[in-house]
Amino acid sequence: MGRPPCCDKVGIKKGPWTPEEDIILVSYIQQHGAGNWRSVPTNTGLLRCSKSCRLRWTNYLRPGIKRGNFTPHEEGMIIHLQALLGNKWAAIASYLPQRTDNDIKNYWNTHLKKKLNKFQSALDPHPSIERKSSLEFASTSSSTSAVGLNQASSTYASSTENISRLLQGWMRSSPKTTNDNNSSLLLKDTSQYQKWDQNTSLDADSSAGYKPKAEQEGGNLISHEEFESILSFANINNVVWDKSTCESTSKGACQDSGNDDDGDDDDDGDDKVNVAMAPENYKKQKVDHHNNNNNNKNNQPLSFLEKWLFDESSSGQAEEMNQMMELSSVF
DNA sequence: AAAAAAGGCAACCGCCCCTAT
DNA sequence: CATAGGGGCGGTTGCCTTTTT
Repeated sequence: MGRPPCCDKVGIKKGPWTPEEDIILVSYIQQHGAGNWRSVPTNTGLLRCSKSCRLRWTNYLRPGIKRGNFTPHEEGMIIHLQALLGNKWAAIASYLPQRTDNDIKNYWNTHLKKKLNKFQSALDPHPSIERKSSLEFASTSSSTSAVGLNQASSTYASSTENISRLLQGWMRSSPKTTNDNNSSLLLKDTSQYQKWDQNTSLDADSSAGYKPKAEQEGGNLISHEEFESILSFANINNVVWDKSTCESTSKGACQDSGNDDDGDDDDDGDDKVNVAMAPENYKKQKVDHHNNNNNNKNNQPLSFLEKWLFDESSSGQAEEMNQMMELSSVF
């Protein structure tokens, strides 16, 4: 029945992380690697719970994290995977290696749910349960629009790059000087710091041009652009059909082009931080998902997709998924 | 211009799983 | 085999920002 909190609450700092704390954490992890979180607060002197350190690292500081706007491609993947897997954010995140489960979860709760609701209400004045609607949303459209799929390869400045810059500045200047000396690098408070970080990312991403807050156009219906952006994922079904057919004949024969859409990353491998469980670890959960998705069992394409998603145990699955996503733009 | 409401997101909490002992 | 503890996950909270009234 659960466990007591991982650490005493007395003397533990909570709330937003400061740049200084980030720097301490990052520099520690750069030296010692991620892992053994329990020892991190002790060794760094951070007044943070080990869990808090881990979360801060995995959700924010970890290299290769893509922040900011979700591309239509990513939206589509999330919608579809959520329809398949339910709220298994870690599993979903494993197919979007540059996104954290927390980010995906937040994006789902704040953006996609609403879009789906709008879509559903536009299609059906008598909305049914959400799962069904999202499944329909993801699978019923025959649109082959691939608007914006290639935008998935846009690059973001990772948070850690920013942190690294902070760190370099910190190292170069006298380590214990006041913030004044580092004022060009260290902002005064966390909110500013975070905003700066985000802006950096957004600037880097501005070429993508996707504005998730298109909802400001008001009205009851989602805009055509939004609509298409989401539907652009719909052709995944076709791709998966191809994939599964291919898999059934010769395993791995579909592996081409070692492309990864923006370097999904190197970093996960060596710092031992897993954003999420590897897909094969979800095999045992497959039963549950099948039970939960009984209402979908007649949907052949989804069943194949599900089967492929869960049964395929090759380690490079996420990359293959990304390749497929790229391929989908061809169709 | 000010206040209220809504939106967005980082972080926390509690439970569960896995592994070392 | 049983147990304790670390790590991971999903749900939720609360603060800050943006939009609306």
